[in-house]
Amino acid sequence: MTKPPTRIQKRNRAAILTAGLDVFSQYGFRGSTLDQIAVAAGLSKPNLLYYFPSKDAIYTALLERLLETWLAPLQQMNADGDPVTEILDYTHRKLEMSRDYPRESRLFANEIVQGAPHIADHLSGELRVLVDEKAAVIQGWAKAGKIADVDAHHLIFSIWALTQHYADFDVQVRAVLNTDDPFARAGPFLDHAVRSILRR
Amino acid sequence: MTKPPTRIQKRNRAAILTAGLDVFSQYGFRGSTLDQIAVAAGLSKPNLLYYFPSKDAIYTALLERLLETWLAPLQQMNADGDPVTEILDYTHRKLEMSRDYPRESRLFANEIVQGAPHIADHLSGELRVLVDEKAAVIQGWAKAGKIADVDAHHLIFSIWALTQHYADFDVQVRAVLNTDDPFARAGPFLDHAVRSILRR
DNA sequence: TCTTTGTTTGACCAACTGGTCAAATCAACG
DNA sequence: CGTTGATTTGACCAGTTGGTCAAACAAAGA
Repeated sequence: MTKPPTRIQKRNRAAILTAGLDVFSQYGFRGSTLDQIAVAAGLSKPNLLYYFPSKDAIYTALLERLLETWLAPLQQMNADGDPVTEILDYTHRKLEMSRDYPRESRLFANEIVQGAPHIADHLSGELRVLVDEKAAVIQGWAKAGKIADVDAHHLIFSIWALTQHYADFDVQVRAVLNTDDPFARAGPFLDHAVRSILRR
Repeated sequence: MTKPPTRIQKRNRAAILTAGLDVFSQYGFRGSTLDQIAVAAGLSKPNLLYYFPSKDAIYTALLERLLETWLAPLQQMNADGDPVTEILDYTHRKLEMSRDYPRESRLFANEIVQGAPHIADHLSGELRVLVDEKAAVIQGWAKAGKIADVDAHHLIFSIWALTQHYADFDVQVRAVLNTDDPFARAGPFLDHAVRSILRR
């Protein structure tokens, strides 16, 4: 039987995960060091390793905890709702996540661009199952003529691409736009874009 | 006066850049080692540093050489052509680059996700100038009623996002689709998507 | 051929890396 | 208070890192 975490354990584990998110999302797994994370968490390196057995453990703990958060918006998509509304709402939720959780987005981006060595199983497992399920729903809407006859999988990819771009390529977007709030115009644009794609 | 490169210099410099592209695009700058690159190039590590003064020099040489290739498709967009055709052709060229040069795409993705520390100047310089120029052209088309009244900058971003997604997130796309050629269906889908967005 | 210039390498270095460990310190509870 | 278990740390380690350097080796022209 495992003992319940103490007050200090809760606080420090949380601090480490927050620090890990900061560092890993900026430098990727191999580019990040335990020292960086320790400093960001306000702990010594050996103390870090008292709470997590290894660098890898911090990283995978982060990734797996985030995977739920990441899949939630798609899970909310309701087969019984109005097709266009459901897909647009999903798009908005994803864009909100890019705005409110850019570090999480970049953590995944880093991981996947580099070949997803730590979460390959999750991609062809949980993720694939969920996407297939929702793609079937969308395909149903398309066959019923409620939206344009688009490839549902690629529609989902396109929503990912369009929304996550604003978090993952934030530096580029800001460099080109010279705006302090790129999301202001992104929202209406994406609304128009997705609406257009779905229009029969 | 600088001397012209010898035959051996040409061969080895090219080998190093190819090897660097392989390694850097997979692991990012900090995640890559000179040993990895040396092995991939078929040279010893000191020999590598005979041709390039540092790891950083190899990386930035790669990035700057690639920047031209990367901007070329957008430069080709012709203000005097048919708006829809020009934008669709641009989309196709970008998707082709994702298919034919995925390592280059991932190299940039890695760099930009991690905050573009090596090419920040290029982003707010050359890139921004080019994008502003082409955005003005697109804005002109929109004002003239030749395409839908979309935000030109975000239209360009969306084309980047949609096309580069297939190179940068290749692992994820393949894991979900279970296809050996994700680009087969991506082409028609993107055609429909961009065409829809532009439709008045 | 000899010489000059270009090329390659083994040995080496200091800094940094993830990780260990015993000892010191602290918190909580009876 | 005293004791027990949780927490923290300094010192340390072996492996890796980017980079140096002198010496060995090849190429090419005179």
